[in-house]
Formats: sequence, structure tokens, C-alpha cells
Amino acid sequence: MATITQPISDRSAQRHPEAHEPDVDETTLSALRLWVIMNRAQSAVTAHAAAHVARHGLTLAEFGILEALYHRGPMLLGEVQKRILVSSGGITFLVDRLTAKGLVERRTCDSDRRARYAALTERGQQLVVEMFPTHAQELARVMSGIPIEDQKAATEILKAMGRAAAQMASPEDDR
Amino acid sequence: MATITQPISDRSAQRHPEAHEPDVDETTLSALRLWVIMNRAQSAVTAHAAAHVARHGLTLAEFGILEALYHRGPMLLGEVQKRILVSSGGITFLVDRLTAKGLVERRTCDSDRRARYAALTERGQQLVVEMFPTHAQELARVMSGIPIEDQKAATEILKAMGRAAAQMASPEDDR
DNA sequence: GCTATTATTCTCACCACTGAGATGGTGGCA
DNA sequence: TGCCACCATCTCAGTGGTGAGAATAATAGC
Repeated sequence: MATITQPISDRSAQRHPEAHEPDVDETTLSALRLWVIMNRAQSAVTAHAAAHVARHGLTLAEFGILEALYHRGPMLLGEVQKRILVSSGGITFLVDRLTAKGLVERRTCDSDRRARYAALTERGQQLVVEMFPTHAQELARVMSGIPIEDQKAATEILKAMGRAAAQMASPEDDR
Repeated sequence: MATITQPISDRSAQRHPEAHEPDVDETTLSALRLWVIMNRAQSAVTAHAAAHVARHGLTLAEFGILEALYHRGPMLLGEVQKRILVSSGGITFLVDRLTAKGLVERRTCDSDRRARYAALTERGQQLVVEMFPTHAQELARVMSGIPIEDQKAATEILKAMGRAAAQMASPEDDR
């Protein structure tokens, strides 16, 4: 059965003898809680977005590519890859699949013969035009309970968080 | 090659003739931006957490189970499933694998013979004791650039967001 | 020029996880 | 008591990717 993404709210559950209180300082606890809550929120919102694009026969990664190409124009595969956060193998695979669906085409790059552009076909463009407004509205609907100022505040905080996390090396890397 | 999760910062890129400005209202744009930024942040932070647990030969889902069992004591499989957000098949699969690794065991439930508890073995418990502090510290390190008040503010907003999204039906459901 | 290094995409073996349906157990009700 | 809707878990075929390495092209240093 599909995962029903629901918040856990049994603060009433009594403690089991084999349970252990987490023992960390205030700062660490804050990070830990934010991590858990962010995962839950992301998962719950993603479920809606994924259901929406699935009605059009797409995965979120596929739609992400279409949307990126629509809003930025043709891009090198490597650019698309960084933008939608998939692996190098993944971008080849996804563009292959979108090409098979007739939504995307590869174009050669004159200045670098290793590189390929991905670009929307006519049909791909039509599909984005059709899907994007409802996709965006669906997200707006899901977040409609959160005041705009809060959304913007969260966006700024998460932007800083993502940036910091992305450029931070893992502790092992500096040996 | 692995995905390098990095923020995109080419506001300097000039607009391609085939590009299209997104045309949505302020409210929708806010939701859209939060959605994108949240995904990026989640992905970047997750990469660190996943790398950490991978050094101990675990996936994040596996570690999530161990952690939940450690902090709450033995739980029914269904409870664990809801808590770590995997499918029904997934929880069986993950508990199988953790059992094969000798970290978790299944226990019968006296009051309901359909149900099974998952519980940590001695070794599982040792592993959580060993891993949890560094896992938590790693998250704290990754988020160390974000002031605690911001972390807490983001946590509250995202908690409301997750709750709202989780209990919200998809537009198709009410037919 | 020539070699070493780096960048871009592609190939392919692999994998963590999904989800529809099966299995077996429970409990309410006529 | 027997029926049946419901529930928890399990099975298994399928999927949406990952990531190491190959192939090829560009670039830097000499």
C-alpha cells in the first residue's frame, strides 16, 4: 500500500522500558528536529506534486526537466543535471525517455563537440504550457494554510541552509 | 558520477530566445519558490546525512528504523512504517535486511497475531549508541550557519506545512 | 606540437524502494 | 456461531533512479 504521509502526534504514548531519551545539547536538538520536520514536510508536499504530474504520465524528475527547458530555453545536459539534482547517468536516462516520448530533443553544441543541448519539442512545449499553471496552483493550494510572510521567511532560511550544506565538505574529505 | 548538490547562481545568464518567463501571481510564485528551495535544501542536507550513515554500511531508511526503535522502544511494523515514511513492502524489506545484519529482531504480538514488533538486538543498540551522537552532530554542523532562532522558526513553519499537506486530499479524490 | 589533466556525456550493472495483490488474523453483528 | 468487512504483514515483479568506469573531446603546461 502507498505510504500515507501523516504527522505523528502521539505525544501521549507512554515510554517503553527499552526506550532511550535522546541526550544532546540544545543546538544539536534544534538541528535534529528541523531535519526531521523538513523531511516530513518535503515528503508530504512532494506526494501532491508527484500525484499531479503522474496524471500526465510523468515523474517529477521528468517534469523538472521540461519546466527547466521551458523557462530557460535549451540547456546543456550537465546544466540540466545540476539544476534538477540527478546523477550523470540519470540525466542521460531521463532525456532518453523524454525523447522517446517525443517531448525533448538533443541538439549538438557547435563550440564543444562533447556536449549536447536538450531542448523542448513542439509537443513538449505544449505539455508544459498545459501542465505548469495547474502544477503551480497545486503547490499554492497545498501551502495555502501558510501565510505568505512565513513562506518567504522559510524560503530565505532554507536557501541559506541549502547553500551552506552544498558547499560544505564532508568531515572525511579533508584528509 | 555523483550529483554535486550545489546552488545555482547564474542570475547573470542571459535569456535565451526559446525561454519563457513564468506567469503566475505573487501567491503562487511564493509557493513555487519555497517548493524549489526546500527541495534543494533537503537534498543538500540529506547528502551529508546519507554519507555519514553509509560509512557504517547503512541507508538512511535503515538508520531511521534503528533510531526510532532506540528512542521509542519496540514498535509494531506499521508504526515504524508511518514514522519513517516507507511503503508497506518497504518496511518488511528493511526489517528483513536489518534482521539479516543482526541489528533488529521481530517479536510476536500477544494481543494481535497478525502484528509483529520490531526491536533492537544487543548489537543494534550498540550501533545506535555509537552512531547517533555523530549523526546528530553532523546535522548540527551542516546547519551551524543558521541561527538557532531561524532554525526554530523554520521548524514551526515546516511543521504546519507538513501537517496541512498530509491531511489535504488531492483534488481528484473528492469525486 | 605533445602529453597530462580535466570536462561532458554515455553505458551498464546494480539497488533501494514501490505498490498491487495475497495471506492470514480480528472483531462486529445478525 | 457464522459471516464478512477490515486490518497488519508479506510477496514479488517492476521502476526510477545511482554511480563507477568508458569513450571522447577540450584545455593547460611544457
